Order: sequence, then C-alpha cells, then structure tokens
Amino acid sequence: MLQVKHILENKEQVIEGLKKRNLDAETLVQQIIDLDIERRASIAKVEELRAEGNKMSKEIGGLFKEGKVEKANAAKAKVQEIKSEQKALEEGLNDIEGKFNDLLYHIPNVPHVTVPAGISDEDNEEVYKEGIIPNLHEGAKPHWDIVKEKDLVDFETGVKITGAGFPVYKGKGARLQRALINFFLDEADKGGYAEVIPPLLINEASGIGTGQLPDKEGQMYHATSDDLYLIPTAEVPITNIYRDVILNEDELPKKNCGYTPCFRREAGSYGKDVRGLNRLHQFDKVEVVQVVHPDESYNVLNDMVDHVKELVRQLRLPFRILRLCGGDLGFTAALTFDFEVYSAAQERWLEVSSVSNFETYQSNRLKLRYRKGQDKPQLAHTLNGSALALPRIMAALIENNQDEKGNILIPEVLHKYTGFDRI
RNA sequence: GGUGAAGUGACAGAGUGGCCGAAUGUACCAGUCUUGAAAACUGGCGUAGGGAAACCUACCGGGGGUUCGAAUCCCUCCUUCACCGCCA
Repeated sequence: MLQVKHILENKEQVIEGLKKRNLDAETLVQQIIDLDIERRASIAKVEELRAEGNKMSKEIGGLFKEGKVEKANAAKAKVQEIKSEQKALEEGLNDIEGKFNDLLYHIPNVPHVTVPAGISDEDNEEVYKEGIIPNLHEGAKPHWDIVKEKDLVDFETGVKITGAGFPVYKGKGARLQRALINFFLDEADKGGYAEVIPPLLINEASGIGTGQLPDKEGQMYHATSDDLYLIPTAEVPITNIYRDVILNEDELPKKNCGYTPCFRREAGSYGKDVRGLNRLHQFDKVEVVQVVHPDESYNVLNDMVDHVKELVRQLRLPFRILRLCGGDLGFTAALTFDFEVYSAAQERWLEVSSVSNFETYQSNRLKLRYRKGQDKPQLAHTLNGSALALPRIMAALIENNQDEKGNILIPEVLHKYTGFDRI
C-alpha cells in the first residue's frame, strides 16, 4: 500500500497519478488525510492516559511496600477510573484505525509518470515489436485441434478429473511442457536468479503482503478448512520470503526465480477467449523476482524486460511489448510491460508475460526493508516478471510451427530438453 | 493424530507479578592504546507509533483474559523439539 507519509506530502501528485487509472481519488485521499489527523489526536490522548495510569501503577507498588495500604487503595480506585476512560478512547481509536487502514488498502499504486492514460487493454502502448508473423499454409489449424489430433493435451479427461480449465498434458505434450520449464529455469539461472521451489499454498498474511488480499480474494482458490490459498502466481510465495526482513544494503539486489503451477479461479471471465490453452485455471509458469534498491528499480525493470525478450526471441516467436495504460495496470504495480506473442492460426496476440515494478507498494505491506550502515531501515523496491507463462507459449509454438505435412517443428533451443525436434 | 517440553534482542542465554525494553556473553559500530593489526579498555548498539522538542507509547511466538500493575499467572491458536502412532 501507499505510505501515509507519501500521501500527505504529495497529495496532488497522488490524486493526479491515480486519474490515469480513471480513479477520482480526491475524496478518498482527503478522507485519509482527515482520518490521519483524527488518528493522531486520538493516539496522543490514549497514550497520555496510558502514561498516567502506568505512572500511578508504579507508585502503588511503592505505597504497598511502605505499608500505606489506604493510600494505595485510593490510588487503585483512581487508576481504575483512568482505565475505563482509556478503554473508551481506545475503542474510538480502533474504529478510526480500522477505517483508516481499510481506505489505505483500497488505494492502488500510483502509476509511474510514463504510464499512459487509458481505459482498457486497447489503450496500451506498444513500445517494441520483433519477429516475422508466419504465413501459415492453407488448412493450418488452431492449437486446440492439433493437440487433440496428436494427443498432446487432453481437455476432456481434465474435465472429468477436476473441471474445465485443468487439462492433462500427455506424451510429447507433457515433455514439451517440461522442456520449456527447464529451458526457462536454466536461462534464469544464467541471469543470476537463484532458484527456489516455494510452497503452493499460502496463508493470509502472505496474500496481504503482495497485494492479492484483500482486493483479489475471489481470484484465488481458498482451502477454507485450513484457511490457505492456492497461489495464483509464484510471485506470492517468493516475494513473501522477504516479508518482515531487514536486509543490509550490500545484500541487494536479491534475485530469485522459481517454477510453480499457478491457480486462478478466473471468476467473471467465462466464455472470454477460453478455448484450448488460452485461459486455464491451472497453468505452469517460471517467475523471476527481484528486491532492489529504490534508485535501481527502473534500471532493473529494463533488465528484466530484456531477460524476457531474450527468452521469446530464442523461441523464435514473433512478439510485441506493451506498456500498460492506467486502466489496465494491476492494482499493486507502478509500471508494467506485457509481452504478447503472435499465435498465427488464431491470428491474435496472446499475453505470455507481465513484468512489473511495484516500487514500495508491496514492501510497505511486507515490511521489507534494507539498511545502509547504521541508518534507519528504508523500504526496498520489489519487481517481478513471468519468464514465462507456459500454455500460451505452447499454443503459439504449436500453431506457428506447423508445416504442410502436419509436423510441429520444435525450436532449436529446446531440442536438448525435448529429445525430439518435431512432433 | 496422541503425549510431553519449549518459544525472550543479530546469535547464545538470564529473568516466574512492580526496581524489566529486558542482566550477561558473543557479534557489530565509534574511540583510546599501537608503526599497523590483534588484545585490552571506554562508549554505543532493536523495531514501530506519537511529539517541534524534552520525552512518551507499544512490542519478550500470535490473539484474548486476570490484575492498580504481566516476559512472568490463565485461556486459545501457531511453531519447534522429543517420544508414540500412521505414512510418501
């Protein structure tokens, strides 16, 4: 969440920035500022009373020792009075803080200055494009037909086992999936990212830390009997490694990568581009995460974009990079670049990666800080990116690389992982 | 899952109702000494909130309770360790 101090000191800038999200935050920000004033006044009062009570309690100890029982009992009565007054004030303070935090949790991150205004994904700004869009032969098929014919992905059996959106990958399809995971992990390793295998279930505190809770509760699968959530992305468990951590400045940057399945309820997106591998409830992804010095985060964002660019390039997929507009930007992000690959038979662009800088929005919730020498701890910046999400990569590979004879040609970089060069 | 023990600052480790935000040691930082280093000595050394400041408040695994007063007593949850049971 945003830092209260930042809101107070940059009120106009915050309101202006949020306008790019089509959010008129004027009232909201003013409410926060007003509540903050109320809050401080209330804290001052409560603490004053508390100090007085503490002081008297100490004195009572002395009085008893001296045997002045009568005086002590009088003081006890007085303290009891103070306590009941204090209790009433504390309840008031709790109310104020509850409201205050609620408002704070529901303010999204302020977009970076370079974020274009806009309503939807149609307003995203294309900043880069590379690769040749393949000219498919007559009779080329969409991937959902191909995977069925070649028995690479079995959607029906997935429906039987679990439900829609939980496919079974089979044979060479499974092998290709595993090959991509290994390729992405090896590349991340080369990029200096230390691999982790995190838990796939997270607790509430972790969900709050990275911003999935309370805002996106409905997008996660919730195991209610244990109050745990299935991860929607490895970002959550990996970034939460650093929750409540104070790093030394020289430990930055922290770079981690990890492969995990991701689980998303996709509530509200039924019937929208859901064919085949385009949108699933469970999918595989390799994620890269960095914790960096605030001065470095935008350089690092570019590095991460370059890393992803290199992955797609090596897979020989035509791609473009979009700078997300305010309307499409995620709740917690300050700046996001999306990668889309072209899936030639569907004749459409598919999002395969999202690379974001969260600045201090997550670290403020996570209490993730770094310390320079003996100075006070400062909030670090967090970033993450998909590198990459698998199913749509697979869809594009299958569609773009089909030849007239019905072969799917596997990109060369994957051969050593697949053990075959075509399907 | 059962039984028992335990969770205190970066770490180790005291503290069983007021003198405890917390002894002591180690580590760390600054200084003295030294040609330099080590050793020794002196001082400093948690986080957060409030306040212009002095200073005040909160935090001893989490939450709740008893009490004028809780690290200390009670309840509950979590975690760790040991043993038993079950099991990839």
